[in-house]
Amino acid sequence: MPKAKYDEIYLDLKRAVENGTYPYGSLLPSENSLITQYGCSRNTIRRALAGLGEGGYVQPIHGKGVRVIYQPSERASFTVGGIESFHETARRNRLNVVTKVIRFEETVVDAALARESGFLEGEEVYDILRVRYLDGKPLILDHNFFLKSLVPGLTAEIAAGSVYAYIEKKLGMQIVTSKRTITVEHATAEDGELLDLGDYNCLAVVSGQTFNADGLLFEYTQSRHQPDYFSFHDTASRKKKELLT
Amino acid sequence: MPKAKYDEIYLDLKRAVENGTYPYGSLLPSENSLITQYGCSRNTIRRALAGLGEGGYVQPIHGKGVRVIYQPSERASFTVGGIESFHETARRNRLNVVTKVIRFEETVVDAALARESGFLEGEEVYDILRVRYLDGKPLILDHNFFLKSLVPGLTAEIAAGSVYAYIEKKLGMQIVTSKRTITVEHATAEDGELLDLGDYNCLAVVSGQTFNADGLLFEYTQSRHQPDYFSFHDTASRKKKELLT
DNA sequence: GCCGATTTGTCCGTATGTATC
DNA sequence: CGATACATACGGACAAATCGG
Repeated sequence: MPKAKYDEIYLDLKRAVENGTYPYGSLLPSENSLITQYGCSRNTIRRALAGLGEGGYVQPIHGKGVRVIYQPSERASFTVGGIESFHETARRNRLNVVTKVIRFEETVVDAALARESGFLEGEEVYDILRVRYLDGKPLILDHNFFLKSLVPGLTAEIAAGSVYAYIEKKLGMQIVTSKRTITVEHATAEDGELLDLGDYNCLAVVSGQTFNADGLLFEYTQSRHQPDYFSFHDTASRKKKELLT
Repeated sequence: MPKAKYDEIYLDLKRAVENGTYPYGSLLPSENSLITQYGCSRNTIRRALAGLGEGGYVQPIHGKGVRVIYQPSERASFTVGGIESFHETARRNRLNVVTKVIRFEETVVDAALARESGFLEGEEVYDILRVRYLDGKPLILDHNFFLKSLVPGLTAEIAAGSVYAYIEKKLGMQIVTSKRTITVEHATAEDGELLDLGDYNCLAVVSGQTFNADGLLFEYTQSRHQPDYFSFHDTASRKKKELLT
């Protein structure tokens, strides 16, 4: 539920772009038009437009207008973009999901994990290993570390459902920033035992940190994906800055 | 050369965060402090801070301050984040680079390529296949399609160097928005012949479109990376919006 | 090539709301 | 409760790029 005016305008324009009201290659109405349409200030319009730009929907052209660069074919596929939980992603793709908890332990961050995760050595964490089944096939191996001080009361039962739902609904903690690194790695023996890799000898690995509304790191996760069910989308834009060499 | 005030402030703060002046976990000076420090308006400061937030350097906390969530270890590795050309990336990682042009043709977009690339069927394009050698090893297979109408005069010689440098310096066209999708695919026979894949039977594939300053699509590229030399970083933040299920 | 209208880009000042402490 | 800090919104001003006459 967006309460901010710029967010409502953003969602409205986004919908209009997605449903083809403003087709690919066309220009949006000028900022002045939008100001009168929505009855707000220029800053508010510009903020909404900035959101569309970040999402790869439009690109502003100085002195000319704001061009739509969104092509409707861009849906489909199993996406891991933005911040969303595994269950959100699965639901969006209409997949039947089962989670099996392989390991659920409480442990202490050692030097190696500290370097990898960003946690401090000696902090107490939950160490959870889970396999995700999509439509019956074991396709994702999730290895999560949650900080006990920020995510207290975790159990194996919760881990079998949605930890994020527990964090946001039960603990009332908001998930705000997520940093991820994507790599491709050799499949380990463990990967081969737990996942249905087919004839792949490697998989897509998403490693990432998650920060709450206080800007505190509370999770480090490594997610290992069977390649067929992995796809990641990204949009980047370059300001003026430096030229190429 | 940043001429915008908010960009200078952004770069200044970014440097300060990177070199530890504002360490991980600490709060930046308040917006009011920064206003007096830099002698500018609140909007300008907020714009600079927004840039830091997008880049994953900081996270604002309502009523409290702006927390630094950048950890210095985050450089390293061969990154493909942001918009930068292959040569930029290689130079940043201090790698010796050689490009070998396998194929350089002029062709016309057919139905299949149109669906995949976003070009219109019938448009004329350059079809370029290149192998990138890093420190002597063939590690990346680039398949580019450049629109002839927007990138005229390409030659195999230019393709052996930096096409982007040609585009920006010679043609004076600016590269602005880039959309990419990352997947992991089985290695093809061609991959095996042209690249040094070791015992990997798959590779990281980056497919993407590039738009110029007019918001026009001028390039579609598929870049196939030997896994050892591929890593992609991303930072995402969630506004308020919807809760998780 | 110039001029003027339109459009986006930058910047400033101010006011009010809301969260934290 | 008051002080501080970030969030939203409005208004105005001028610069810079585009385009048509």
